[in-house]
Amino acid sequence: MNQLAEHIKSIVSISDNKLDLLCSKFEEKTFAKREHILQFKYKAREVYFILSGCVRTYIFDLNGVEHNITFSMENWWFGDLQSFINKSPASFNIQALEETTVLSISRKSWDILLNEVPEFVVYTRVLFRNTMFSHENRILQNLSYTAEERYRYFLEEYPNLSLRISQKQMASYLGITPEFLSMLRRKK
Amino acid sequence: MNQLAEHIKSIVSISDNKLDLLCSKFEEKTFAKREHILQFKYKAREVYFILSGCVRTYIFDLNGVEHNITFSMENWWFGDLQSFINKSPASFNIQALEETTVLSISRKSWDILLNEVPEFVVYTRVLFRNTMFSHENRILQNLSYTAEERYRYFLEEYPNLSLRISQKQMASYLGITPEFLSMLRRKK
DNA sequence: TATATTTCTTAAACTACCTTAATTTTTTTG
DNA sequence: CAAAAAAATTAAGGTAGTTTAAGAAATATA
Repeated sequence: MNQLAEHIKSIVSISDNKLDLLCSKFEEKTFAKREHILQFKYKAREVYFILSGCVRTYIFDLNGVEHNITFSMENWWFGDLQSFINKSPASFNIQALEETTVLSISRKSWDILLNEVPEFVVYTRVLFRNTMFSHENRILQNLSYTAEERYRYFLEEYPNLSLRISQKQMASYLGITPEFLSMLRRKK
Repeated sequence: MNQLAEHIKSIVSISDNKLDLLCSKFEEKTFAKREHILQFKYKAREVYFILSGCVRTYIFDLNGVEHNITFSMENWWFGDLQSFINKSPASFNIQALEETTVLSISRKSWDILLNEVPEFVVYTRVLFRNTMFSHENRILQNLSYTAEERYRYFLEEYPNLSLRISQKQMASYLGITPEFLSMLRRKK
């Protein structure tokens, strides 16, 4: 039984038959370190579940500066859902930070599963909700805390992630410059 | 036909019978200006659709400072979904900024509708998705833009809202002090 | 209508975080 | 394994936004 099946079963109860049908709609793909999985303005034709590796989702602001929106790793979903669902051009870039193996699903298969597997509807509803909640927490944090507090919180909340990504990437997520992050780290 | 029915019909196609069943689960309530609709740490037993008025959703940070997460007005939903769905203590406070009339729905009725009215499942999925997208945009803005840029954007994006709320409330949403907002406004 | 309360403005001193630029360390690639 | 490229560090000077405090304007309440 694969990782995706395990993940689904941890959220909804579902028969093994349906789980097999569900998993058959996914395709395994591997991306090289630094490879782009999605580029800004292209349509997101797939969303992904990570089997191994780590990716970042980022944007360019009006001054051409990159900002990391989120990192994703093993057993997390990622993709530009807005683009995938609305068939609109992507707002995000997504890049592999390590060699990354995923299970991908196309929009067509996604719709089939939503129509034919009620458990998938429940599963994705939970996924969306969790994403929403983590976004709420992030907004709240950006409003409430200083860069240093956000840095300390990041270390606590994502201890393994903070060992895998570069400080440059972490700084971009925290909304500060790498130089300032370096200074914060020296302090203690 | 009421505003909620209109709103639902603008998102999913649904028979008038089902729409009547759906609307029968809601209860109309009115809150006075400044009245609290939900308090931090209490359970959110309802979520709300606004018929008239305006509310703010806010938190206190560790230093006891208030931060507005969002404003809601006519034909918008609000509530602490995290608390409502997970039956956990609320993270948010919600307060009426004007006299506000809402349609409220209890968790029990919510579950009944999800089970009995497939169109309600679709409708709420769209609502959640839109909330998620607007959260993404907010995170992105906080990372990318200066206070002044965020202020200008707010005026453009929510022109009527910016006339209805006080500058103090707007500053709290933008993540700056009222004094600094006042200074930005003088500049032009 | 008067009084109390809250909001808004202004300004000066202060701080968190940025910019630039040079140096060192680490990682990647041929 | 050497050369090149990318990431991390350090430090000096700068700026966006805060703090404090006081007065003016607007709003709420008796």
